[in-house]
Amino acid sequence: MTPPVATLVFEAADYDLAATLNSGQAFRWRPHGAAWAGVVGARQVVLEQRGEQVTARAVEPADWSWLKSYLQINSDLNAIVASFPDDEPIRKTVRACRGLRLLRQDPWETLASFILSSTKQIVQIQSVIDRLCEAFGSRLPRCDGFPPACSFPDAARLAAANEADLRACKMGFRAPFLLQAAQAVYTKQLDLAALSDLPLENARARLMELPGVGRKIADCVLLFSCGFSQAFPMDVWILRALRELYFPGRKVSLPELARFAETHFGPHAGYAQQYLFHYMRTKRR
DNA sequence: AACCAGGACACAA
DNA sequence: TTGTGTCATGGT
Repeated sequence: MTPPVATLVFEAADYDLAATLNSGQAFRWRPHGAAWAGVVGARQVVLEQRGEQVTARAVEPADWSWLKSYLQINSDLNAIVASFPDDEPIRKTVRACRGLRLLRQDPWETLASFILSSTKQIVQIQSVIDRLCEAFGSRLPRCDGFPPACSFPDAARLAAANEADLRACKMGFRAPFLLQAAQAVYTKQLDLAALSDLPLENARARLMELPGVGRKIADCVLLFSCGFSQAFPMDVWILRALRELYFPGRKVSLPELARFAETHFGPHAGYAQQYLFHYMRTKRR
């Protein structure tokens, strides 16, 4: 007895679904032909874009507000891009990544995922998270003929796990960090839902109290799940982007680049960061 | 087969 | 305040 699958078709002008789902901000989307299959909350979701329309399929949704929030289809991309500094690197990256959006993801899943991301390639992060969901998540009803999927394990489930079982998912030295984060969230020592109401600096400081969470991972959580569009994650790709696009031929230290990024990109710096990141990752095949 | 990956951290200078 | 070695694992 398979549960009913509902379909929603919505307008998505200036929305590049593939770039959005495949730009290293979320790790659970996989292409299936022209469609993308993934998991949002406790549902398997299949998305497919045709022109300026996106078709969504999911099992038994009472409404679709959760998906519209996740995809941020109502965000004003023109206003965001207009807030960027008017310089050639930005013009070039925006031209190359037109329609790229930031998602609004679940804070716990985002925190856990980026704890697992440190010094790993995106394909490796994806596979670690797959193993984690397979081992600790719960099996979800299948959507049409797509492969079965598991939910992302909640903090309570991982707080009850032991380090050896986590290490079996191939996360290496990150296992104790994930475990302690799960325990902090489960015991409500850290209230992720409250972060979005704090000033950016305070929210960031809360996250950085966790072992294994420094400035970069904290900023990923703030940007991808808490709505802080000024948060600016600085990873190796962004360092390369800044050096190559803004300081070519000069040797510029990391703290110097951090100070530059802090002031140069404006109120939606994190959005600009995602454009730089995706541009650098995709420009040469 | 080396080199590197959406880093954090302790430690040295 | 800024630079360096270490951690675990597998893709390219």
